[in-house]
Amino acid sequence: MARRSQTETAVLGALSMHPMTAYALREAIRDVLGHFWSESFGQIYPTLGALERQGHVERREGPRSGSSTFVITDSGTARLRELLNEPITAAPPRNGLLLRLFFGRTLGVRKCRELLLEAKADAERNLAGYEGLARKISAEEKDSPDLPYVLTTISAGRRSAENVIAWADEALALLGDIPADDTTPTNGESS
Amino acid sequence: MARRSQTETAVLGALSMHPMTAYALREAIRDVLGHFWSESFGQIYPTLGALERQGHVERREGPRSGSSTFVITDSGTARLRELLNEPITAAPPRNGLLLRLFFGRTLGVRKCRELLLEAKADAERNLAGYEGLARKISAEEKDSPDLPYVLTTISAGRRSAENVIAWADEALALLGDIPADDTTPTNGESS
DNA sequence: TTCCAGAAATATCTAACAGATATAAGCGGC
DNA sequence: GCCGCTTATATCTGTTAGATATTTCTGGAA
Repeated sequence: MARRSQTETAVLGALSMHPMTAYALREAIRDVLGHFWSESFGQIYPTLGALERQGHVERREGPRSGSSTFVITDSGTARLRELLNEPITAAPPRNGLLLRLFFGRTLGVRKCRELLLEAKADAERNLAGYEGLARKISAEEKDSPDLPYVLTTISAGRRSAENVIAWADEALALLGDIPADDTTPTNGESS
Repeated sequence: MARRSQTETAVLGALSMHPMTAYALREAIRDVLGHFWSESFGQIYPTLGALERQGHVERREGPRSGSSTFVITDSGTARLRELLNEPITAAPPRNGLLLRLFFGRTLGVRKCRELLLEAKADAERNLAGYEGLARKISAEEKDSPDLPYVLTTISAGRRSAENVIAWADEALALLGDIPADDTTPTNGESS
């Protein structure tokens, strides 16, 4: 079944903000959509080629020799609207932390606690980032009609980070009773 | 860089619970780890072959002709411990809902609200599932040393579902001010 | 001014992976 | 004895991440 490339949606979406080179596109996707989306060069180049062939984007002289800036066309905008309306294809879950915790008895309590503390610290860093970002965007784009939409995505990130912090504390408490069983953990050889 | 196959970890982990056929393995991963992990047949068969060649699993007579049951070996258990100790490779984010909301002005407020309501309903279904699962596992595995570990993963799912519900409400409120503008997707492209 | 380091930029290749699909054996009901 | 279902094995294709090769441009040191 279709298994439509979601890359197309992200690329057209980014170009709908303003024209860019492929390189800048990658940067924009990483910096702006990075909280909930990612694309690799390996996808971006072929996708831009296909979109050009279909007339959804046009290639213009880039900022230097051999460089191209891509501009979205009217048909590209229509195509974007079409793609955004397609049903969401859920990404299959792949959470390495939970996989390790599930087999925590094999991994050892100590290492589990370590992983949880790391995850919590990461989430705290992210949380600070989201809070700063929300303030910055709210000020800079005060009158943009895009603002409320962007704020919903930032809020998702912020809440998710808060959630991880609270969960990590609960998980640490759940593992609190388990004795630090020296038989299980740390096989010296790996890493 | 290594780009270690995470499939190996999940397969060995599942087999560490008890011997299974490849088919049952897929079922087990879907039903037991399904909240945070997924594997496809396309990965499971080649991985089992490779693990057999390395002596980490052994192939036994299966429940019927041509069928094989796989058993984890001692070296397989050691390998699992090694893999669990490797650093977590984070899955690149790919959230189709947030991608659509980010470009919400192009998609239209109405559709955004629809998507949010769907997401909330999904989360409510999931939440009920997690709560039931936590009760069931707590009772059935009351004395299992694995229980606290499993409970941390279920709690992650439950909290995540609760989080989506609260976020969806906030997002709907954020979009509340925007007029329903049926013609919304103005391709004026001014932006 | 030339040289060099590093950033910007373009492009390609491989391994990992999801999902679809082909096939067949056993099993119950009718 | 046929049909449909589940169990089971296996493979193929399109999607994707990430590594890497290469070139052009820019700023600073010699």
